[in-house]
Formats: sequence, structure tokens, C-alpha cells
Amino acid sequence: MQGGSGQSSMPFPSGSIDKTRVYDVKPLRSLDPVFPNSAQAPSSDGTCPSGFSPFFPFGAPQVPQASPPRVPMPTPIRAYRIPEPGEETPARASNGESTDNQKRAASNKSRSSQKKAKKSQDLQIDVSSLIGLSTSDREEGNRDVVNVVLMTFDGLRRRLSQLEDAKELTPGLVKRADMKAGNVLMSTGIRTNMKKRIGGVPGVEVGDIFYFRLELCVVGLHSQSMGGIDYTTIRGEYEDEAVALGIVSSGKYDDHTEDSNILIYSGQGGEKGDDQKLERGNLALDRSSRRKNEVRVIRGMKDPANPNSKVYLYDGLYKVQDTWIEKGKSGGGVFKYKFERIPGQASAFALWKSIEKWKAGVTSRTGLILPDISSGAEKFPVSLVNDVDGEKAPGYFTYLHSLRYSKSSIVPLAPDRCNCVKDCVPGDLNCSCIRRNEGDYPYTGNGILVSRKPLVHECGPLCQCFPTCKNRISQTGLKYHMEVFKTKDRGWGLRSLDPIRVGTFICEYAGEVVDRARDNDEYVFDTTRNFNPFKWNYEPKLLEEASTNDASEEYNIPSPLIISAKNVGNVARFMNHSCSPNVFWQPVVYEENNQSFVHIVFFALRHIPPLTELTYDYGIAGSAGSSAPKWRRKCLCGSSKCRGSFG
DNA sequence: GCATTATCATGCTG
DNA sequence: CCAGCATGATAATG
Repeated sequence: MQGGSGQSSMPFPSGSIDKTRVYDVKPLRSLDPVFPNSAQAPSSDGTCPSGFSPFFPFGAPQVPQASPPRVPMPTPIRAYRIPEPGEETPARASNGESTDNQKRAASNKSRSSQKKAKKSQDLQIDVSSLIGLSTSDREEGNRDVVNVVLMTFDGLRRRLSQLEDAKELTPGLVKRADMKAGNVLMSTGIRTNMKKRIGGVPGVEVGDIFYFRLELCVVGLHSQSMGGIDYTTIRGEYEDEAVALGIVSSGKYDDHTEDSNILIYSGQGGEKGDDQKLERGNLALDRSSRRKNEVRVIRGMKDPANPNSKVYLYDGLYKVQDTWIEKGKSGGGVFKYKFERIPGQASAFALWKSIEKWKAGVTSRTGLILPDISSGAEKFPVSLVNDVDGEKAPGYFTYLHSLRYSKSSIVPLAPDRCNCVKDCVPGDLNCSCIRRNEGDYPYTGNGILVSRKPLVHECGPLCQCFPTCKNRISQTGLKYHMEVFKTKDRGWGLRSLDPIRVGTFICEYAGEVVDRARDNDEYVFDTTRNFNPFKWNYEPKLLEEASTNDASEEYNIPSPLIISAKNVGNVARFMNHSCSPNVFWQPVVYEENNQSFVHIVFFALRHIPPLTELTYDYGIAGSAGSSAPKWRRKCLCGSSKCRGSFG
């Protein structure tokens, strides 16, 4: 049974698969990708707006219909933009081709997706205005929409996680805040890219990272919450056609190869030694292979910071170049698919592999000046790199990882400490530190900040709890391998060699506490500046049970705090400004030397892929009493929301 | 239209 | 560290 004969559209009649023979996949001409000369051809990145001339990812438009089929052929995939019922479909209509099937699929789709939402329809309308999502945003996303959906997901997830942590230990309780948050978002329509499409998903970029499978669902990158193969079925005139959309490779089945552009993926099914069947996802991958369709590839990676959790890396588009059958470990036949990466995409998985080698010292990297500019002051080395120009080092400073109070008029707060034994326990209102946090433990079990707050109260050295207590996150030092690097046009900058999960502690702003910043001092953190307000916490209206009276994100700092990192400081002094930053600051207070001081602590605003520059909002001085500094500068952050200047 | 099914998830226990 | 378990959500399938 050869698949390459080109005669049959079913190369594997069920039940008569010859597992010993390598599966020959000469391309079937009649199954080559067919994109009609219409405005609805999918573009490779999905950004082609309807009404504009289509982009043909395979070069010139192909005319495979030239060779007439002798057997009933499946209807070629016309377009993945399934029209809404009642929506005009000018290109197709003028071709005189039936769209009944697509319309049927579309109406099925919208019905089934709204089925669950029906009971909370009121909420859905309320919620979409709340979050600012339109119906078309749900259908097709963009960078901002994807970001809003992800922020909403994790805000709710963190809050639910916090509530779970505070509950009594009950044997039956399974902590799955991710599923609950995902379910709420799916059922209230806080999701995007519901329209299935081959190729890239608008708003998701190659190299983007995710920490839960449900995040992939809500942004429409991979709609299966567990399944590794995302596919759909096209209703054809004569028969239905399965098409693969994407895969998640968890690495469980030795899928990774030496060549970063190649991935060997195993089919699904065949659990207890049975042969896998050419159906569902397996069939879809086979079809996509013949059609040479693009398939999204998401690679499940070990999280370097947390061995228990996984990072999902979007590695862009691949094509299935070869498929065959192997004998699996349990004896049954297993489908194998050889994925080959489409050239010209941003480096993602390959970059991760390079970083692993740098960290292990296997390969030296270009531009490395110093392995550790902290000279051992930090737990992890802070490398110094310049692959842009000849500058050898930033100006001299002394490395210090916390605050120094010199000639400051800061009035320390009254000290307070808890008497907990071992670790402070979430939900324990006998703990005075938890009480000062309005009864909420500020961090989740794995140390992630739950909400921005007026002030976070951490345990201090004189608290009776163990130093391992989770309520000391900002005092535990760097968690990542950071790197100071020379940017193209903004001096030195800061980035991480490890992926950073939203809400994780990055570092505090170390330096000397001063009464007033000197005019020429560019290394200043000043809490009196005006900062762009932004929403990071969960939306209390989303879920009654997650609500609380105090969800304020306004900072409440007892007295103005100005820190200069010109002479002494840590990695934070290298972080540049951006008007759409990926890091934010949070005031944190704890006791030291019988006094309590406020610290400025940085947390990840969103997931940050490795080697992405870390930035925060420097704020703007001047409006409320304090005079504008002499060094206010033109902003080069490049964001679409850029305010033009900062400082 | 509704229930069933398959699935490279998670978190936790042993 | 890993195997195994319980609880699951999604969308295709029947």
C-alpha cells in the first residue's frame, strides 16, 4: 500500500496497514496547497487584512487544477477565513462556488462555542466591555488583544491560586487554578483567534512563551487543552478533509533532534501496544504533509527556574516533510512525522539551545566581556556582553544588592514582626504579616506576586518564621542568569538568559537613598514621578468568588523615596525605560535593624522570553511640585504607545 | 443537538 | 526522580 501512487485519497484503508514498509510520501499534485485568487487566502503570518491582495507563501499562485482528477477529489482548502452567517463573501460568490459547507461549518462553530456561554450571556456582554474586547477581537486577534487576554488569564489564575492556597487542607481538593481561569475566560468570551487558520496566528510571535496549555487555548494558538495535535475538518463537496493546524511537542517521546530545524513527532493513540490508526490527528498530519501545509510547532521545554513546570515555546511554522511507521516501545505501530522548519523565521528553539550551551560553558559566545560583573555578589553570575561596538564596560560603580541610607531624611516605619513557627501559612490570620497584607498572602506557592498593591508587607530578619518563608521573595536574590548588554541605540541594557514568568520577582532597585537627585544623575529611581497607570490585577467582576474589597493598584508609599544608583547599585540600574514595558515596580516593606524600610522591587509584567530586553516605566517628573530634571530625554522605546520622552 | 471520546495536563502522593 | 492517580477542558466524533 503505497501512498505515493496519487490514485487514492485514502492511502491507508483502515485495517490493512503494512507497518513494515516505509511510508512513501511523494507529493500528490492534486493535493498541493490551493489558494484561490481571492482576498481570503491566508497569509503566512495571518495579518493580511481581507480586501487586500493575497500573499502567496509558496511563490506564484499555483494552478494544480490543471491535472483533472480521475477520482472524486476532496474540495481544496479554499480559505481559512470562515465567513460569518450573513457576511458578504464577494470573491467566492463571484467564482460561483458553493459556500454552503463553509457556512454550515461556521454556524456550527458559533453555536457550539456559545453553548457554554449561554448560561452566562449577560456576563459575557458585561465582560467584553469590561476588558475592551470586541466580537471581531474574539474572531481574530492582534498583539494588544492577545496581551489583554493573557493578562486577564493569569491575573485570575493567580488570584484563584491565592484563594486555593488559603484554604484548609482537604484531601479531595485539586489545585487547578489554571483550568478554572481558562474555563471562565472561554465561557465569557475573553479569548481571541477563535477563527481557525492554517499558519501563523495574529498577535502571537515566534519566540513567544507560555506557561499553561490553557494559555495556548485562549489566544487561539492551539485549541486542544491536552491533545498534542490541533486540527480541524474541512467539509468538502465529496468528502471531508482533515487538516493539521499545530502540534505541541512535549519532548516526552524523544522528539528533539540535533538539528534545531527538525522535529520528529509521534502520532497519537495506540496506547496498550495497539497499532496507531490513521485517523484524527494522525490523519490530519498526513493530509497536511501531502498538501505541504504549514503547521504551527510549539515545543514544550523544561523551565530552568522551576523543574516542576514547563514552558511552551512557539517555534513558528514547519512543514511535514516525511512520515513513516515505527515499532513503538510497547510493540504497536507508531506514526512518525518529520517536521522541517520553514526558513526565514525568527530564531526561537535554536536560540534556546544556544543559550543552554552558553550557560553550560560548552560554547563561548561572541562579545562576552565579563562572566560576572557582580563579582560573586549575586547567586547567579551577571554576564557583560557587547556585540554592537567597541565599548568595553559601563562606567565604574560599586555592586551592591540592596539599599544604603546615607544622609537621608527618610523616616523609618515602626517595626513589626510575626511569631509564626516554620513558614507563614497562607490563610493564617494569626500571622501579623499576613494581616498587614489585608489577610491575603501576597505570593503564590511558587513565589509569584498575586496582585499589585499599595504596599506589600514581607517578613523580615526578626520574624520568627524560617528564612525559607515564601513571604520574603524580594530578599532572596536573583533567580535568573541576568546579562548586561550593549543596545544598539540606548546604551547598556538588561536582559535575562532564562525565560521569566509573569509575576516573578526580578530584582530590587539597589542604591543610595538620597533626599534629592542631582541634576546630572541618570541612575535615579524617584517615587514622586508620574507613572503611566496600568491594570495588572485580576478583574474582580469576572468571578464573584475571586472578588475582594481592596483590589487597588495605586501605590501608597509612606514617604517619597529617591534612590541613586550612580555610584552603588545592582543590575536594576541598567534597565532602560519603555512606554510599554515588560517589568513593573512594587513598593515592598520589611523590617531591618529594628526599623522598617520601603524597597522598590521589580516584577515581570508579562512572560518574557530569554534575551528580551527588560524595561520599566521611568515615569515623568515635573507636574506635581517637583521640577523637571535637566536630563529629560527623547524616548527610543519604539512602542506604539510611546509618550515621546521620559525622565 | 447532546453525550461520548481521546488527549504529549497539572498537581500531588507514594 | 518518576510512576501513578484524580480531576479535568476542549473540540471532534457519533
